[in-house]
Amino acid sequence: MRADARRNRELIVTTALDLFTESGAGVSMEEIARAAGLGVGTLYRHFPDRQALLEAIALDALGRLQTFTRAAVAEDTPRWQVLRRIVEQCVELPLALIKTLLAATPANPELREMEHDVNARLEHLLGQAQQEGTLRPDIPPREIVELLNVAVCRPGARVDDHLTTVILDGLKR
Amino acid sequence: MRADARRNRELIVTTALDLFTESGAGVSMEEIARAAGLGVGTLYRHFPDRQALLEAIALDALGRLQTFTRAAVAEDTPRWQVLRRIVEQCVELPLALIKTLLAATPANPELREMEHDVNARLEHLLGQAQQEGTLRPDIPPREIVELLNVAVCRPGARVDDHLTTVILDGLKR
Amino acid sequence: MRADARRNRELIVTTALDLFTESGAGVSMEEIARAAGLGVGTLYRHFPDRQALLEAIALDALGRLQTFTRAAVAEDTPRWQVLRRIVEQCVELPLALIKTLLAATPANPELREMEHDVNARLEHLLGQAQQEGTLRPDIPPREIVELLNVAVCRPGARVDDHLTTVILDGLKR
Amino acid sequence: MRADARRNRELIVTTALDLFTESGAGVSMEEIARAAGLGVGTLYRHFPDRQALLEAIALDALGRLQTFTRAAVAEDTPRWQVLRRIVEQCVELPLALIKTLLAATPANPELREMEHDVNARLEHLLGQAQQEGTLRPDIPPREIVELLNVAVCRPGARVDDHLTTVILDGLKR
DNA sequence: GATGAATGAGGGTTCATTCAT
DNA sequence: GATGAATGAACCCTCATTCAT
Repeated sequence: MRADARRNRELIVTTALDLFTESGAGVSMEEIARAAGLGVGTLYRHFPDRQALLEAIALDALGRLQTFTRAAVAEDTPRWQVLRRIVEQCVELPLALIKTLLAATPANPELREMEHDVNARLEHLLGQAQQEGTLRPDIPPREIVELLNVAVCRPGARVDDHLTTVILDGLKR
Repeated sequence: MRADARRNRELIVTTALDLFTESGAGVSMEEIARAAGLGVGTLYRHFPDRQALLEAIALDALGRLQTFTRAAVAEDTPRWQVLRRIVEQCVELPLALIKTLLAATPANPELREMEHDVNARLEHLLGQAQQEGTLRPDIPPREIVELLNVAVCRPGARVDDHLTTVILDGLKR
Repeated sequence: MRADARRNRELIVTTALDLFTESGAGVSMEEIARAAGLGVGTLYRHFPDRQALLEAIALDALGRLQTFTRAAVAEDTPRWQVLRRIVEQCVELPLALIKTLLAATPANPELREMEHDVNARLEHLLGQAQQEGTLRPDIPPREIVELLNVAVCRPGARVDDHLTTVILDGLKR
Repeated sequence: MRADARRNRELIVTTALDLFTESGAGVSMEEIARAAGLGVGTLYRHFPDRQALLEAIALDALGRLQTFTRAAVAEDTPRWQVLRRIVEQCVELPLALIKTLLAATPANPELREMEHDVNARLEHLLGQAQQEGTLRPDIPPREIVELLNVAVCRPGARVDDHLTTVILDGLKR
């Protein structure tokens, strides 16, 4: 039963993430439940209200970003290469949705903490890349993060598509 | 009376555009009417439904983009300079909202037509810039448009902020 | 149109008062609307939420109590007679429901004010009756009010039914 | 195991009675179960539905009233004294809740039977008190019961508070 | 037997849209 | 033409009840 419940919880998060990715974050609780093959009541047993569901989804998706960011920056390879790797992996994530969800959950401290952690690590990485001499040094890391965000927050983005190429070219030294 | 009606129509579009810019495209018809100092009935006299209002707003905003794009590309100045001028002017527009509205009105042929016109002119301009030798030639104009879109569709974007600078630097030859 | 709206507002209050009197204060907004021959939306146009409706009903009913209490105490007749008159008129009112509604609207200052006004006038009246020598003097007016409340807050209470008689007899001097 | 079940049953009734007394009869089945340290399922094993639980609680509380009423009327002391004793004991009971529960279970014959039994015994007692000459004889016992009900069904009632005093004074001979 | 997860009808509320004035 | 009242579908959420474990 515990197993079933956990499976359902994950089913809900996954289903909701998919629906949100497809149709925007406006999808109704009813629709999510139906798509998951569950009753609304079950949704509400797992998540006390819509906000909680949004937070859970954000947590899940942002968690994956955090995980591979941590792994990547911990590697012992040139910083520029790490940067590319992260960009590569980012495009696998529904980053635009994540941003929307983060904007919709301003009061969740855990999310704020994760956001900050990811940003801090990225900025640290970018600082190292600037010292390494591979990254344009005249822009503060914080803004480069925003810039990369823009590069990566598009449907169908890829590391080697033109847009990302231009941005990376504009950053490379 | 005809004049009154036209004035009301414009008042509605302007008011709605402002409200949408401030508070997102979720503002209710009632709120729009109230903010315009009118009754909902009047709003519906001018626009048969919400969709029609969205289209009118999109038309209005996209129209301004189209107007100054046409003017800019018609000028007899170096293409790169024209490009910068357009970017400068774009950031004055609620471009993010325009994109949202365009995505929400996929069935309106007039909007499609304007979108296409603006894009075509921009692409033509970019092609000329590439021939002129001031614009990186290895990316198809169509994608450069998308790239500029990204540069410009941020709250508080400016031609000379870091992000736009990097992108323009990445494009300049 | 203003007339229609006012009529509907009153229709809603009346209908709700009736339904509440019949079936308790748990009747749903939908039921009230249906019983009034209106859509739910109309209810909500007149009363922003259920609480507001409850307050309006309480205001209406308590208002009638206040009106005749004021009139009665202003009369130039023996205080005991005034007291009986008030009791007589009270039993016409859905007092039990009023009490419930007052308990359910603790935050409404207007209701608190009316409640206080009515109680103050009654207590003043009772004080005069005690000085007049017709009312048992060893109980504070405040508690006699409560006592009369009890006498009168029953379905089908009458001034001359046994219960009220006993209470009045117990109070008479 | 049978003992466990009986203990659980009683635990539920007691807990529910407490919760209802504190927070009104609107407490949810889930809350009751949780407060009893049980799962809802267990609650439903003992009581097929909410109604059945209400009836069980009413039975329990009314049972205690019946028990001490029977004991009191069987005593060989002056009837007026018995009457006072009963009133004294009544105020220990959640009488207001009992009335609510009785009103909510109109179809339960056992409850009707107990109600009738208690009333009959009280009325008999009151008849004897009238013959004894200590109780006002001009009101039918049935109505005096109702009157005492009113005296006693208040939060914080006591035999010697003003309200009860007035009522008893009004009844004493 | 006990548990608590799942269910879905029902309640409060909002809002695009219609229509009487 | 303008107004704003009326409408009802749709949304979020709760809770009595059922049922798999």
